[in-house]
Amino acid sequence: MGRTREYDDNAVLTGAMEAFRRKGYVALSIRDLEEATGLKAGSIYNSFGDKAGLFAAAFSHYNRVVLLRRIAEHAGATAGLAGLRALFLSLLREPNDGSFGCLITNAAIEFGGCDRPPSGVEEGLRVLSETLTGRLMSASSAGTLRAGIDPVLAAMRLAAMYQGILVLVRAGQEKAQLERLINSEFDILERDR
Amino acid sequence: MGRTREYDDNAVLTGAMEAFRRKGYVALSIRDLEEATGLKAGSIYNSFGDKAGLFAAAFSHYNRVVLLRRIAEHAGATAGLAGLRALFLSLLREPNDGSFGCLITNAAIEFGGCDRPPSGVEEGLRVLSETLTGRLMSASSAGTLRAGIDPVLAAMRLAAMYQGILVLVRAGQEKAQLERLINSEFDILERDR
DNA sequence: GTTATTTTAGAATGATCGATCAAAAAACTT
DNA sequence: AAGTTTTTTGATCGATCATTCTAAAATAAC
Repeated sequence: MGRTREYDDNAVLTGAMEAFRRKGYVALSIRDLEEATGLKAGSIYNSFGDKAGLFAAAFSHYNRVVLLRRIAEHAGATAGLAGLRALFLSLLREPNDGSFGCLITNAAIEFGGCDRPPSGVEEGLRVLSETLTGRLMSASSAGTLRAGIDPVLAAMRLAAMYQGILVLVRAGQEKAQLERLINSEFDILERDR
Repeated sequence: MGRTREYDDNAVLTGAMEAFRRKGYVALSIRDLEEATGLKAGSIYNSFGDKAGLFAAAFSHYNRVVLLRRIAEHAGATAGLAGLRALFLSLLREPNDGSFGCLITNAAIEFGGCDRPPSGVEEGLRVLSETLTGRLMSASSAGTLRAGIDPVLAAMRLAAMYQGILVLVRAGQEKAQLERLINSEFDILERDR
């Protein structure tokens, strides 16, 4: 064996991920990534192949560390509709006024016009959709979902609203307004108490 | 006076607008814009100052010719909730599988991370929001909005859903699903008949 | 028809892009 | 300790970036 790597995989991927979330793919140069990761260009290419490879790794990191962790933290399998509400509200509590953005939303927009969006987009959307559908169907079974609401349709509505909220946050919309929107939506979904 | 311009302002702005909608701002080069507009680089800089100037002009063109026209066509002041439904459904009928995208959504995402989004984003969102609020308040007054629904909150929900739908279209989501989502949303808003 | 003024066309600018390469540095294997 | 393999570094590559500039083409004004 040869020399061992000096850098911390997690820190490198986190730095690259934050930079990609902030500035997108094309607008972020290798030199930007050097600063964001602490690695030199040579090491980046040695470790990840090319810029696209680092992006794919950072995207997978996002789905694993940001998305899945956020779901686990706020909307675990037993957290019910209140958990989903907390998940949505957490989108408004992102650091730096949410200027990091959501890699799924951002990549869908950036790549959706030409190529097919990167695999991380499809994977992230699937995870989100399955979570929403799962929690809503559980709530429906448990009787905590307001009568007459189809869990599958409600999950689609929440998925669209999730993406839309992230766009509006990125556009600089007032957080207080979005908070009222989220609360009113879940007030509708939750059965009167 | 000197030589008159050969090109058609409308065609140039439409070409640039479509290219920006497709590929975004940074990923679109001046040479791409030469092809999209039919103008040579020199003429572009002579007429619009720089790349940002052409983008601003194309954005204004978008709000005027695409957004406002779409609202007028589908959701005029007297078109009611059915008009809003048609407006949303029209988002799924864009050419090229919607790969053009919405300049408002796309620019909010692309620029939202660093600078403040361009003025066209704020203007477009304001137009959309005012349209939604106006139609919903009219429907509320006319009694065609389901009882118990707050028009202002419903307008915010529709604004978020509008952006979210455009993200999901861009991500390649099935149009049929999104159509069901839109119809179910407006079925909820419209008073039973 | 001549002059003045503007728009064109296309070459050329320096800067920056993603990517490569050769040599130095480091650590495991023997 | 010697040798081998990998990582790191920093210079460097050609390509492409946004932009500028020069000169030709074209039209309005006189």
